[in-house]
Amino acid sequence: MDQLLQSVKIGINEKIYVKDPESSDLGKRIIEESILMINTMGFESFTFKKLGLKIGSNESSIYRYFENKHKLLLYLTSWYWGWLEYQLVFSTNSMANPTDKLKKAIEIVTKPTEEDSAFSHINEVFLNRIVINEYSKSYLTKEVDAENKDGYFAIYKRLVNRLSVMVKSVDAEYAYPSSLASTILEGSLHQHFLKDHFTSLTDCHENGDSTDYFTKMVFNSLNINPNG
Amino acid sequence: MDQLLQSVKIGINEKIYVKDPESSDLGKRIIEESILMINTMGFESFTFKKLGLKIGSNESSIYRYFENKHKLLLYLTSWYWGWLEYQLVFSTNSMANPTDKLKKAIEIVTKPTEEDSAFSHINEVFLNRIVINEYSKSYLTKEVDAENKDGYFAIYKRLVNRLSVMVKSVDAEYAYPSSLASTILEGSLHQHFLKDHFTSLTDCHENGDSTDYFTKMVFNSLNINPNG
DNA sequence: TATATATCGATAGTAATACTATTATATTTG
DNA sequence: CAAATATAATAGTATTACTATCGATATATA
Repeated sequence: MDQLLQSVKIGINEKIYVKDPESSDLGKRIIEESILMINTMGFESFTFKKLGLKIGSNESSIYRYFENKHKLLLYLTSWYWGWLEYQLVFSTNSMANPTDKLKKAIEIVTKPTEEDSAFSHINEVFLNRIVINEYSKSYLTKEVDAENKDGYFAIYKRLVNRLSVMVKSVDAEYAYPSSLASTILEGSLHQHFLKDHFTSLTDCHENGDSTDYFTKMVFNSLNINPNG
Repeated sequence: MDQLLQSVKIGINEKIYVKDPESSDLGKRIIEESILMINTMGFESFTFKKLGLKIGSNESSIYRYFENKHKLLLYLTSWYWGWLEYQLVFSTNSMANPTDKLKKAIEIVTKPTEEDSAFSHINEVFLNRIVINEYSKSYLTKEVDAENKDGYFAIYKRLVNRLSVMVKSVDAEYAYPSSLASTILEGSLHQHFLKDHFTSLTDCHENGDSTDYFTKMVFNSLNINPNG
């Protein structure tokens, strides 16, 4: 994941922002610092006023990029899922065996996040923390249906769908490929959260445990075709 | 679940409320109406001012029962988990066979909620909707560790633990009993949410699908001892 | 019955939030 | 250099999430 990604841009639904933050220096600083701030103070305490103060800019200037902080959260999490999707596709693209492919995919989406130097203004490790702690809040709203219609969750849905397709290609008879795919993604975030705050509710304490847990769950659920 | 529960009270951590809402008529109206309001308008739009207006009482009077709306949410969701726990224990208590017991437990926690006439001021169906849409917000906060220390999530943790124990008694060798238990509870809420808002991300569309999905997931993961 | 006490309602007030609007000043670009 | 664009500065608004105080009323107790 290094040189090759240098020129890749994660494509995000243009309705999410007023002005593309990738198009200016201020925009990039908004993204860079908002990740740090939301990670440290949490989404509730985070405000555009505080962000403006931090980046030496003005509250009203930030509103020219994002309508509100909810949209900014949608942008950040969409970016994260797009980035993860890229890694998933990149890593599994060349694999012929469906079982190996699914195994690799589960590994990609459940393992702890590592920094990616290709996007210098984005700290992927912190962004992953934000997704764990705040992603649910982006869709657990009264506006979810309208925003879904507008395609605000398109990348996430595409990612779940890719996993679902991989499940099906291992076992076309399995009755719950989409549920299993969504359980892996959402469940993985949840297990990481439990590891940090409710230790007694999880057995995933070491790096790799989560991957092992979900890999076994999936393959025990499927009738694996030995011919791949 | 009828006559017998008539005198049962769901015990909730006293630190969650200022004054026990079960101890007065106003308290019960606060609980009753807040469930209806949060269900219809969502937790973000819900305020004590609006609730006061609705129940013909005063904002400041509601503050005499709950410090803030976050605490009220903790109360409501704790009540829900306590209620579910009661049903779980009640229904599985007499069962000797661990497999049957676990199967029953999964059914209880994953099936759609039905009204319980034993608690006349609480609409369990709406409360279940609230848990699906808002529960995550009660722990995805910066205060989670402090509140966890104060026992605010005790009932939920006990419920996960009960499930975990049941998993272990079916297969003592299984490496992830707690993760599996927490996945069932959290995953079940998530699948119900997807059914309503992201249809393409789940295969659970009919009543009972969710139960079947999780039951199969669990028993495929366990080495079932035929001697029970 | 008198009195203490708890309960609730009414009103007022505060700091912060989540914006919107306007104008002024840089900076870029043609 | 002029025009267009981007950003900063300032001000202002409605709402939220409270806190504080006071008076009325109901209830318990002596």
